[in-house]
Formats: sequence, structure tokens, C-alpha cells
Amino acid sequence: MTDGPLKERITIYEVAAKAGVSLATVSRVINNHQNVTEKTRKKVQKAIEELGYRPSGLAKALATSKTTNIGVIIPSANYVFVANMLNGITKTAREYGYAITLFVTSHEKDEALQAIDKLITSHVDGAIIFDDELEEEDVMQIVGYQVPVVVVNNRIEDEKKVGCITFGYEHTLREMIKDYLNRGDKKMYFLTIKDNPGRLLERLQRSFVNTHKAANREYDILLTEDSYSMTYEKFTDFFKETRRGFFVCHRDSPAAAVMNAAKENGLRIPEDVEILSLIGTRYAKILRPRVSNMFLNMNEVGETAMNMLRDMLNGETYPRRIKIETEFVPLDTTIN
Amino acid sequence: MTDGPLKERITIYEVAAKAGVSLATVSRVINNHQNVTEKTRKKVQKAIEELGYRPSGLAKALATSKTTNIGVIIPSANYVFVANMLNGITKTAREYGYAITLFVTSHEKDEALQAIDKLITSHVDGAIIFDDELEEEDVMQIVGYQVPVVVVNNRIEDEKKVGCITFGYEHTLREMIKDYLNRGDKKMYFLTIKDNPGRLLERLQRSFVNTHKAANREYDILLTEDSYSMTYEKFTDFFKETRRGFFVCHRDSPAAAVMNAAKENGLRIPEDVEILSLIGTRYAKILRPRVSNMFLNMNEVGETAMNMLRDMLNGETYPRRIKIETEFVPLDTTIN
DNA sequence: TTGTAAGCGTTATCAT
DNA sequence: ATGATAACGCTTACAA
Repeated sequence: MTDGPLKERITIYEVAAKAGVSLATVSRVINNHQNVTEKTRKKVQKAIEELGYRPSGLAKALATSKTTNIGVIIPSANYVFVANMLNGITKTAREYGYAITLFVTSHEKDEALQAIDKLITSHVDGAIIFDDELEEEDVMQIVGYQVPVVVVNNRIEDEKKVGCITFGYEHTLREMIKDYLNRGDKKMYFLTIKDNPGRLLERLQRSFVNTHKAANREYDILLTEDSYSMTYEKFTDFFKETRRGFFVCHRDSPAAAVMNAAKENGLRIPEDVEILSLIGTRYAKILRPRVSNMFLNMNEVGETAMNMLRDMLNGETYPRRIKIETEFVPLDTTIN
Repeated sequence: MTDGPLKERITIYEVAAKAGVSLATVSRVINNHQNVTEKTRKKVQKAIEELGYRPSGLAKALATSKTTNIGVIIPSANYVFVANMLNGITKTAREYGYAITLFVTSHEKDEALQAIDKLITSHVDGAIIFDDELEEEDVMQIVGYQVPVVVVNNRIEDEKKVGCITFGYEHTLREMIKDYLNRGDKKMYFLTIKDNPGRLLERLQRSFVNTHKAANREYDILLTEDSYSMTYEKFTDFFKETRRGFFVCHRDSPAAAVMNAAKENGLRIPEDVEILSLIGTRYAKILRPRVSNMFLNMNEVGETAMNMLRDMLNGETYPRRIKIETEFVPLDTTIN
């Protein structure tokens, strides 16, 4: 191991020495405090320039108890909708002068707990958590360390301390399905992920099942892998037998897998096969036919989360529950 | 403003008091040092448990000059290929116990410089920079603060101190174009982005132009906005006039825009219109027809960058230049 | 094996 | 307006 990268940094002491003032004065200059003569300010600034001095965020954070860092926990950065949220968070965070410390968890509960641990020791000023694996008690652990938390897609009961951003899916989805059951005659299929579907998907599946049961209609749940090509292959087989159906898919990419497999089996869309993507992103409009979807503006979700967090950090009282409504966007893969 | 979230944390002192030992002993237990009786270790661990103590990463970092944080600079998290790289970085970083501090820059030179500034004050142990805006001198600024840097897609001459990951595009692209000019007869168009195309795209454009000039063939450069729908609209018009061409597009999404516009204007792909995507991601295979592309495994790029950085952090000598080759993947949008 | 104390680079509260 | 000096919470010689 090398000596570590932080050695040899120029410190406030050296600036003070060079400028011929005390370190307190340098600190005042850095932080734009009052009570510094223009003359000494100049002197100090010159010394700072010449030495190439940069204050240590570490030491500052230790002294002030503020890191100006926000911890963000996400499962994988690989999904488009997660990347969109991250983009919303980072853009907003930057406006407020916060940096983002990122913890990615790969869908394992164990890793999610580790992420919480690291987040706590890393001393972030606040946290945004978008991770299906975590339970209320896990989240409350962070809160116990006085760190304001905003949770996305995970309702926490203790609303005094935790901000929640939830997705308004149930109603829109239920109405959409009900409506379809009234006028359509295809059997509906719900695609879920074999391992770790996650809370959101489970909730939507429940909603799907209940609506069908209430209408006393047949349905089916299909287990898929979380991979485009495996889903594509599965449905290439599937459509050899089944020539008709309405497929509710969790994201654009599985929706595309079903769509491509159907088309290549000579099925017509939407006459034979109808498709809905539950977390619609910009790709739903790019695909052909364009995939009907429940559009969820994850960029907005990220911005909203960060805004809420900033308000909590500023001690403002604020509606700590915000529901982002999803919009049903009927495009080419459904008969509307 | 509230008092700040970091107050009220339990410190090593309180643990020491509760366990009836000195803080040095607690530190030893935390860091698994030798020379601690099993008995006192137990005592201390019990106290830690009971108090819910978590060491402050901040104080530790200040004392050891190591943050176990890696700074990552990217332009926007919104592109799929950037998200993929980020995923590769975060996964690998986690294996080595590093957290990621993320700086996103939105394509502005000014912001990129700010990001460098923040990265330096934030005291990261190392940095991975994927940002077209930054020049060698900007990067060297970080190096001056003894922070090991890996630069992606940006060759830095001073190779003693900076690791470089470059993309092996030129050769593959040039050969592909040459080959096409020999056998194909369509005029080739190169799509670039109006504002801030970035180094990579400029380089590829130069390559495109030179190959054409060498072959004494006609070509055209088309300026587009960095937005699917605007590009789609532009080409919907474009194809009213021009009914034939080979379009070299910078990413999958503009490729899809051209493709959709062409198809919807009654043009056949690839008979009338051929399309190539320069930074192919998994979406190239999902689209129909499947987009021929230069596949760049950005996940691997991220992993490689992080691996290289870790080796630099460990003081190992290492080939500090790695070229990730792109692979020409001929699919349905070109006549092969 | 354990404790003492100096140091990491700041901020902030006193004096002056 | 400026300068000492004590925190901030930890690590790490050095002493015991």
C-alpha cells in the first residue's frame, strides 16, 4: 500500500504561515466571514492561490457535523428507470450543493443491510432509499442516527421522521384492468420476476389478481428471468402454443421481449397479443409498435425526493408523503 | 436550519466509558487488532451493541488519511451506456470496499471544473473521470493532490500518474466504412450532436470524414439535437426528400429515431436505408429491426476502470493504458 | 495487554 | 479585526 493519497496536502496552517496571519483568519476568509480587512483578505487569498490550497472537506465536516453529502441506496444502476431517478436526484442535489454517495445493492437483502451500515458510518447528511429489500425497521435504524431519510416506493408508518414518495399505481392499474375485462376477451397474463420481484411488483401482482378474482375471470402469472434474452426465448416457445393474450409486463424490456417473440411467431399486435409495460420509460415510445405503458416519470421522482430531503434538512415542516401518479399511456400494443 | 444530523452520535468515548476501558482499546477492537484479551473484547463488543455505536467514517478518514471513497465524474446519468459503466464501477468498487461519490456535470465545462473542485475537497482516495469536457490540465489538477486518477475515453499524455481507458473505435469503424464504400453505393451520413458533441463523437466524425476523403466519396454531416423525439421529427421530414442513405448514428436512440422515421415514410430497411449505431447497448438487439452497431461493453469499461484504480491505490505497477476494443455487430439494419 | 497523549485539518468561542 | 485554543471522533506511537 502507498502512503495514502491524502498526505502532502497543503493545510490551513501553511496558508496562515505564508500569509503571516493566524489560521483563524484564513478560516474566516475561506468562509467569507465578516470582520476581515480587505487588505488581509487579499493577502490570504494570494497565499491560497500560490499554494494551491483546497480546504479539507473531511476536517470541515468533522468540525461542523455537516458533510454536504447525501447517501443514495439503489438496486443496480443498470435499469433505465433507476438511472432516470438517479439523474433527477443528482441534478437537484447539485443545485443545492450536495454531493451524492452511492450505494448499490444488487437485490440482496444482505447487501442492502450492509449499505445501510456503510451509509451510517459514512456520515451523510441525509439519505434517499430506493430499495425493495429493506423493511421499515432497517430504515428506522438510519433515522436513529439523526439522519433524515426519504424513502421511495416503500411506505413507512412512522411518518414523523421519514419522508415517503410512493407511486400511484394501484388505482390506475385496477381501473385499466377492470375496463379491459369489460370490453376485451383475451386472457390476461402477469409477468413477474422469478427471484426477488420486489415489493412494487408484488403489490401490482396482488392488484392484478384481486381485480380478476373480483370479476371472476381467468388469469395467469408467468415467472420470468430478469433478462431480455431469456424472456425473449421463453416467449418464443410460449407463443408456439398460446396464440392469444394480454400481457402485463414489469418493464419496457420484458414488454419488448414478449412483443418481439409474438411478432416473430406471426402473431399480430394488438389483434392477437396485447401488451402493457408497467414501468414505462422513454423507450416505450421508441419501440415499434410503441408499447402501451404506465408512465412513471422517474426523473421527477428523483427530483421530488431530493427536494423533500432538502426541506427536511432545512427543518421545514413539509408534507412528508408525496404520491407520484402514474399515467396510463395507451399506444400501439393495446386495443384502445 | 436544524442543528445538523450528526450530533448526538455515540462516540468511542462513551463506548470506552461503558466498557470500562480506554478508547484506544475500543479502537483496537473495532479494527480487529491483536493484543486484546478475549475478555475485554467481549466487554467492548457488548458495550458497542448496547449503545448501537457506529464509528464515524469521517473521524477515521481524518486520522488515517483514507476515505475509502472513490470519486466518479460523469456527464448525466441518463444515458444507458453511462448507466452501464456506472454499474460496472459500483459493483467492482463494492467488492473492494469502496463507496462511490458521484459528480454529474450536464455537459458544461464550467460544471466539470466545479466537479473537479468538489472532488478534491471531498478527499476521495481515487477518481474515475468520464467526461469529455475536461482537458489534460484539468485532470492533472487532481493528480497534483496525490489522488490517483483513471480517465475513461480521454488519453492523458502524462502516463506515469494517470491511468487511461480508451475505446478502440477508429480501426474498426474505418475498416467497416472502407468495406462499405467498396461494396455499397448509398451515400453515407454522419449524425452528430449540435451542442457539445464531445470528444469521442468528434473523433469518430473525423475518422468518418477522412475515410471518405481518402476514397474520394461523397458524404454528409447531419446536426441533430440530443433528443429522440426531435431527431425523429427531423428525419420524418428528411425522408420526404431523401429516400436512400446509410446513417451512422451516435447511439441506439438516435438510430431508432432514424429507423422509425424511415420505416414510417415507407422506406425499406436495409434496402433503402441502412443504419449503424456507434455506441451499441443492449437496446440495439431489442429494437426491430435489430440495429447493427459498434458494441461497447460499458459495464466492462467500468469494471476495468475500477480495477485499474484499485491497483494504482495498492501501489502496484500496472499497464496504465487499456484499450477496450469495440466490436462491429452486423444485425438487421445493414446489408452484410 | 492496556492506557496516555499527540495528531489529522478544520470551525468556533473566547480573549485581545 | 485578529489570534489562541478547545473541540470534532478517531488512529497510533509510545509508555506503563
